[in-house]
Amino acid sequence: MSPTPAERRTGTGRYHHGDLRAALVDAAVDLIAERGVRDFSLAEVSRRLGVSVAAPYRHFADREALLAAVAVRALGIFGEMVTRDAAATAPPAERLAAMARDYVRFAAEQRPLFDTMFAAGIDKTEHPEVHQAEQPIDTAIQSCVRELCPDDPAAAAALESTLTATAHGFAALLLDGTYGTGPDAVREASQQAGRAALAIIEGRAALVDLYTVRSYLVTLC
Amino acid sequence: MSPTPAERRTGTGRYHHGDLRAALVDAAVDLIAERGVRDFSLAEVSRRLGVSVAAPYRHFADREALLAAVAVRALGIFGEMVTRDAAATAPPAERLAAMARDYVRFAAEQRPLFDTMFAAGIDKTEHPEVHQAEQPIDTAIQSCVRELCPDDPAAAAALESTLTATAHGFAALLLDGTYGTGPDAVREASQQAGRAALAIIEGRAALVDLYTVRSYLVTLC
DNA sequence: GTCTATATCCCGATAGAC
DNA sequence: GTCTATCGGGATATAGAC
Repeated sequence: MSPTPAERRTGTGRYHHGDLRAALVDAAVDLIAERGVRDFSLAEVSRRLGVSVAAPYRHFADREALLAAVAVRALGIFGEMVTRDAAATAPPAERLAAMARDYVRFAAEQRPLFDTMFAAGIDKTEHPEVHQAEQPIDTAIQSCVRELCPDDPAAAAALESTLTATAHGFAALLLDGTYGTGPDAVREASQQAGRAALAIIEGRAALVDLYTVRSYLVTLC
Repeated sequence: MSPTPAERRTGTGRYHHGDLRAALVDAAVDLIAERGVRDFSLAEVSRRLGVSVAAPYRHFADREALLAAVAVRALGIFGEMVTRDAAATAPPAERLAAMARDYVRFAAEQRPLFDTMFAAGIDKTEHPEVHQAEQPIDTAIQSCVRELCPDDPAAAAALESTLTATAHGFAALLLDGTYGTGPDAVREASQQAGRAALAIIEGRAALVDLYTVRSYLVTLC
């Protein structure tokens, strides 16, 4: 984009980056992909870019801030995948099942990114950008759920959180090794997550208790 | 238990523990409870016990091995809670809902232990004790599920993994801050998890696809 | 404003003395 | 079985070159 090169050497042998911030995020993604979030370090990222260990602190307050930037990028990729399935021309229940399968598959196929989103210990209170980046995914699920519960916002909310929790649970336990390792485990967990979504939709009447239903009916009067 | 004191000083000013291994696990639990798994360190545990940083390596291969021992203890406590509800005299669906609520509540109220079990990055391949310690919980859930699917092992297995994944998902997202913080968020997530269990049980017919059902019927012939 | 150089502190892990 | 000593690495903070 910019006319300045991404990296150039000055006469004194020092390096200058046209956009060190973006380069740091790129390098962080690569490093996390190679070694996992747990072994991610600012020092190693700096080393790979040929800058000093202090340089990143001009662009990110601390290690967690750079991780948050990676999480935002990861959520963008994740959201694109989910949104694609949410826009398909199929019954809402089928679309939700497809999203559940994708959720689990993404966790397995893009584990470093998934870990950065959920297992890196990022405090979303201190990094609202991350929470903000989750919005498109929430919206995609909501639009499907609302087709199933057109007249009951409380039921729609309960259904949404349950579907999300179930997909997330299958993904987390898969990465934890509960279903074993290898492609078979991924396929199995992904299929189960899809069927679980259908089962929850089928039994969704049990998601809202009588008190909630009654208080909703009261608000209608 | 042992007649030797837990700690004694020799004439040379050195310390000896009657059971340093157990003392390390105790101190690790305390430290994790105070600062979280992320800030757990062998050095700090050693300091608190008044031993050198090298001493723990006589009892644990590395930091992760001590964490695994803590995870085993945590799973024992967790399992006791779940087993209590599984043995109650109530319909199986109600017992499973109660276990789901407990699962989420335990995650919130004993977060340090829960994190040690699931968010400490322990490789269960290298630490089979941890996997072994999960057995009682699996068994408790299975005994309830089997009452609901007495004649269909495949359906029982699908129901079990779905219920576990959903409870785990609610717990993980609660700790991630998705439902906010504070006692209200915990109560809300826990109730939702209970209702989700009931909804899954209600819609469980969708958990097993036609192919699976047919192949099961074939084995009966 | 961006980066270098440097210094401090903490951690994990190992080698060898006792 | 525990100690002392030590090595390598990483996080954080500051002073100063450009």
